[in-house]
Amino acid sequence: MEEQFNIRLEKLKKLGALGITPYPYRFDVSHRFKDIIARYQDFSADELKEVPDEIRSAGRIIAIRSMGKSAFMHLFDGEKKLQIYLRKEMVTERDFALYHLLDIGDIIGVKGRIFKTHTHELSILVNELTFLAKSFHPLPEKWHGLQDKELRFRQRYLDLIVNPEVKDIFRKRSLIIQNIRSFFHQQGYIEVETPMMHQIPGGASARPFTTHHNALNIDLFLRVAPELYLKRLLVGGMEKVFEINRNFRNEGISMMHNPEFTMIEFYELYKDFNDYMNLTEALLLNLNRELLPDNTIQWQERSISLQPPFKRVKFMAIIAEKSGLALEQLWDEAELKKFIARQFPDEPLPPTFGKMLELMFDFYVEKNLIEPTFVINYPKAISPLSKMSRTDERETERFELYIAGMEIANGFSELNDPLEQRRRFEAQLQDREKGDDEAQLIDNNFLNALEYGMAPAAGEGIGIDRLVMLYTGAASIKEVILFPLLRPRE
RNA sequence: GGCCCCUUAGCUCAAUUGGCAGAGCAAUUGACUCUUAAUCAAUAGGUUGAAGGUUCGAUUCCUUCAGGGGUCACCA
Repeated sequence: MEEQFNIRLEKLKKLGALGITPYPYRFDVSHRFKDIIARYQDFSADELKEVPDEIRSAGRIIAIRSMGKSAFMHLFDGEKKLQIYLRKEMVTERDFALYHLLDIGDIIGVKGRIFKTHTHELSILVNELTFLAKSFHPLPEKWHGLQDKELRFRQRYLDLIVNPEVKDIFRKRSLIIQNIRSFFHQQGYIEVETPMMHQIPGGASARPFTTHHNALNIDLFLRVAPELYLKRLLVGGMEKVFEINRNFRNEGISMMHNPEFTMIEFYELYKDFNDYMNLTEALLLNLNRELLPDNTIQWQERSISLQPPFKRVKFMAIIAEKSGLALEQLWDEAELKKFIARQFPDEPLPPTFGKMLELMFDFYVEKNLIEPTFVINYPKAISPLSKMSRTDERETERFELYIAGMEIANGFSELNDPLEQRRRFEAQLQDREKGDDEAQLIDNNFLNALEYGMAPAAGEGIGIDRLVMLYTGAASIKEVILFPLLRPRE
């Protein structure tokens, strides 16, 4: 509100009359609040009286309880909160005048001794007060916090000030990424960065964002996946590579989808999809050791064990089982078409065989895959970059890992036959002509790379945001992305 | 994109059948030197998301729009 802004602005101006700089340059902090708590929490009130240590610390005022010639305040330093106690007789007149100009939300530095109150709360008895920054806006209310989801995401800084548990989610996100990164470094992988702007969007079935480069006067696409560039590196003989970075897909927003999201993709020469299912289990086990001592996550009122090994089911077999449609009929496009027309009379018939299979999988299978499950042997029709199965030429050596009804990982034995890859791209082009606007485009530059010979290899992508959702119990992807995309206001 | 719900003070929320728009916190003024959702006294704060309609009268009923949430569909 403008009135409160002006009142606080007036207070800021009054600081000048006291000879106080409203925006000083630095403040020496001897202890963060968590250090103070760790070091002094176990002392008794009497023992603390013998401790002469002078503490310098700083934080944002989140509560003021004033009693005339003395006051208690709670400060929050972004991690922990701590009480401070100010007495008129303990500070200079100037500092006491400064105290009268403070508001909730202001940031101050304090110097003083540690003591415990009669109610045994660890506190700082202030003998010097330093003004560090003014808040011109009142903070959200103190014990309900900030509930409005929209405001929380639009003004994430307020969310972080008022709802401390939010910071735990992002601390955990950081730990997860650090853990995964060091896992791959330990395995001898090289971390690389490939282009975010592509001339031909590829590596995943998705619609891209478009942009334009002025000097070259060319349209470019934000990448939907780094896959085709990482495989160029395999051709070049980089034996083990991974990339952690953003992908951009021009699609709807939901509890599980943000238009930009973070993926890790990793590739290794001379391996196949079996090796990578094992590697995925090892990766999660490693993560569990650090973040999930009992290997169990809490997911919406139920607990899910992330203890490998994980169940493996075949894509077509599980659809057949859950839908009741016989396996042979599922493979038969005409039969499948009839079945879908009967089961989903209100929906437009998917334009391609692949899209029909995806519909079947999404409707009958996906949401029921709560326990970690590898779905394996995806059909060729929806896997244009995976190598054909050794046992059934209609299938590929591709797996996806599902946990809590979400697709978490997608990996396969990489298709390295350039002639077959060209045929797959051409089949995608036909799907596109049938109306599948997510079908992939022919990337001749990539095919040219394959024509130089790429050794057998495995590759995989893991959605980091969703993994963080699992490990933090967040129900929405917006909770694990600091600034999720929202429609602009005004 | 379809359907359902929500939008009231800076924040969290009330408001009976359609009858004077309220509380707590935050703010302002005053009292108070161990409080912690501090307490006590007083004050101020609103075009009830926007536009239109029905009505003597609309926060309340209707229509449209905007934003948000949920859900279904597509993608990871």
